Amino acid sequence: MANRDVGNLRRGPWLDEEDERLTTIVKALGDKNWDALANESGLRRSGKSCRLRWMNYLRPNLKHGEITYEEEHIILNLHKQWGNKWSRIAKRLPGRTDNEIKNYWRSHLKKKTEAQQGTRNVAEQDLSTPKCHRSPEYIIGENERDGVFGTSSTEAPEISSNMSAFGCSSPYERQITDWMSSCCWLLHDDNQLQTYEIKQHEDYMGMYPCFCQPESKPEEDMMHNVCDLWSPIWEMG
DNA sequence: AATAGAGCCAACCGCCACTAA
DNA sequence: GTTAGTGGCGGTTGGCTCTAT
Repeated sequence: MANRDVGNLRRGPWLDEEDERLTTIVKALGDKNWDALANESGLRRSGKSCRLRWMNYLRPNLKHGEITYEEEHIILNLHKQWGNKWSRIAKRLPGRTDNEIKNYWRSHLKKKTEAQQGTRNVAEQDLSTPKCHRSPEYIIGENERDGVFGTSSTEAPEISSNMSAFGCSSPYERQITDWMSSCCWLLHDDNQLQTYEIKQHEDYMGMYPCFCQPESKPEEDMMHNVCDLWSPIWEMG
């Protein structure tokens, strides 16, 4: 415990002067040992408060703008897999803080997903069953699978009961298609149901999803957006 | 123009895990 | 093994802003 008069500590919104002082002291001493840093700074703030201010507002390379469409879909996807693991989700969104994502979820996405949950079953009944395209390119080794999904039960996503609807047999394909079905559901937002296929991509463990009709070729920029959206999942493990 | 309610977000709180002594 | 100090995380709160009436 730092030897400070807790009752004398300032609380509430930070002033510009305090921000400047904190920034200066962090640049000088580094962003460790926050209690000592708070003492050294002369700020009447707790180390914890200093750390929070730095992490959520002052830290370099933070994004302060609106959450983008792609970021929103990453949040939706990862929250579906991990639940309220905000810091973990934030690690997949460079420049965003766990607090920001948490607030965004509560104010923008929670109601939306709850509403979608109610209509999901109805919408899924209207989805034409996508084909699971098989080719030698989809055959990957055990190590590669582990690299994508992880091998522990905590890392692996739930396997849904509707896997047979996709005509896939291997566990790897089942997991892929299960995630894909989740993504299809997310796309219901603008009332444009889309099917998908899985294609080879050298940057993403040999595979990536395409939001397109299975037999059509997606636009190049669409492919990039999809890769960005799914990159956190490819990096899991 | 005034007011109430809703929404948003920065900041705080309490708990837990980790580490060093 | 125990304890104190610290950092990190998720939940909650309070105040400000916006919108509808």
